[in-house]
Amino acid sequence: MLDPKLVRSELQSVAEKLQRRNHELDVKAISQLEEKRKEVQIRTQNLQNDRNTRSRSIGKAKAAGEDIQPLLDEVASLGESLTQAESELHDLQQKLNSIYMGIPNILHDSVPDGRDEVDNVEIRQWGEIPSFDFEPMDHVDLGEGKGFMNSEIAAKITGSRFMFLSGPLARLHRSLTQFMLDFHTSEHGYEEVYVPYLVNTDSLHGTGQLPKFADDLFALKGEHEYFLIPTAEVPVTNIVRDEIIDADKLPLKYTAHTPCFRSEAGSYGKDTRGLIRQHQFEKVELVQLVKAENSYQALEELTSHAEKVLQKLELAYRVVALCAGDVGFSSAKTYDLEVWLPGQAKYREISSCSNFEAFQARRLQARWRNPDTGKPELLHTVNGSGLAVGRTLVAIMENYQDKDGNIHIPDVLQSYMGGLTVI
RNA sequence: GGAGGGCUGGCUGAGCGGUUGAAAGCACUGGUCUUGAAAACCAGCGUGGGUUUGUAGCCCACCGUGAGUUCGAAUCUCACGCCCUCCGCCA
Repeated sequence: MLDPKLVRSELQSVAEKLQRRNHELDVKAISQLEEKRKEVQIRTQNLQNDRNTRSRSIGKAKAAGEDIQPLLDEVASLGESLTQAESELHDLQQKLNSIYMGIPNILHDSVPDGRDEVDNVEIRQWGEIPSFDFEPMDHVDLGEGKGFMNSEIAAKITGSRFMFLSGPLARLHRSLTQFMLDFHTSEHGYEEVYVPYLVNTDSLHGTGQLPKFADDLFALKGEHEYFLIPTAEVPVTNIVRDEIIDADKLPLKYTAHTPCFRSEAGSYGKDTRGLIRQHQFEKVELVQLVKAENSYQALEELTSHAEKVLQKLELAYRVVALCAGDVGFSSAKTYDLEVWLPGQAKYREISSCSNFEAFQARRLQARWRNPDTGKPELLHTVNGSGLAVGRTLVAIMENYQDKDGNIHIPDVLQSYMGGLTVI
C-alpha cells in the first residue's frame, strides 16, 4: 500500500507516476472521498471530544455527591449524532482503504518505460550459450526418454500441470535445493528458516497477494480460511508483520526452501509442456528486510546472490530490468534472471528479484526503531528466487545433455548426487 | 474430539465502570556523580490517525478481533480468533 498521506497530498503526481504502469487512478473519486472523510472525521472527533468531556464531568459530579441528572439530560441528545457520524466515518474509511489496497506500487525512476515483456531491458549477460553438434532435445524428451519424468502419472494422481519425477532425476531435483540452501547460508549470510506452507488471509494481505489476486491462489476448504503459499515470500516476509526490529539486528536476511502452489488461472495455453509452468513447484527464496536507505543496494546484492547460483552451475543467463508495464503489483523495481534453454533456444525466467520499498511493510506494519529519533520507521522488503528449482532442473537437463540423451551432472552437484557424474 | 486457563506498551507484569494511555520493573535516552567505567540517583520514554507549512501545539482512537450494555468500558455481556495446560487420538 502506498502512503495514504502521499496519495492525497500529491494526488496528481501519484496518478501520473502510476500511468507509467498503465494504472489509471480515479483521481476524482479519491479526492471526493477524501474531502468527505476529512469533514466527517473532524465532525466525529469533535463529537467524541464533547462526549468525553461531559462524561468526565458527570464522573466528577457524582464523586462530589452532586445531582447528576441535569448533566445526563444534557448529554442525552449527543449519542445519536455521534453513532451516526462514527458509522459514516467507518464506511468512508473502508471505501478508501479498499481503493488504496488496490493501488500498485510507484515505480522507481530507473525502471525503463514500456508496455510488456517485449520492452524489458537487458542489463548484462553471463556465460556462453552452449553449441551442440546435434539437435538438442528439450527437457521433456530427455526426461521421458530416460523414464525419469512422467506427466501421465502426475495427471492420474492429480491432474494437468503436475509432474512426476523418479530415480536420479528426482534426486537431482532434491540436490539442487540442498545446494542452493547450503550456498546461500554459507556464502551469502542468509539464515535458513522453515515456514508454514499454509497461510492466513492477513499474511496474504500483508505481502499483496490479496485482495487483488485471489484467483492465483489455491484456497483450502474447511474450518480455516487458509491458502497454499504461491511463494515463500508470503510466510517469510510475514515473520516481521507487526514487529518493531532493533536497528542492530538489520539487515535481516532469510532463505527458505518451500513448495509453491499457483492456480495459473488465465495461462491456459501457455507452457503446457513440461516443468516450466506447474501448479506445484519448488523454490529457494531469498528475503531481505532492510532500512530504506539500503534497499536498492540490497536489491543489487540479492540479485547477484541468485546469479551466483547460475554461475556455480555454469548456466548462461542474462539479467533483465522489467519495464514499467511488466513490473508486478507490489514491486517498485524488478530484475528477472533468464537462463538459456537450448530446448527452446531462448532465455526463460528462472528468478525474479524485487524491491518493494515500504509497500509491503506498510501493509505488514513491519518497522525498525531508528535510534537517532527513537521512532519506528517502515522497513523495506526485498526478495527474489534463488532459484526456482524446477526451472533450474530444466536448465541443467537441457544444457548438460549429450548426443545420446544423457544428462551430465554439474561439478558442484556431484557430491549431492553421491558422486554420480552422468544420468 | 473432551476439560480448563489466558490474551494489557519494545519485554515482564499491575489494574474497585469515572482525569487509567494505563502502576511497577526491565530495556532504552539524557543528566548528576567519577580520571574513566560500573553502581547509585534524577529526568524522559507507547502505537496509529486527524488537523496543520510543521518531527510545535491541539484533538481522536487503541489494553487479541468484532459487536453490545452505559452519560462513561482495559474493567460488564456476547460472538469469534489465537496461545497455553491436561485427557484422548496421532506422523
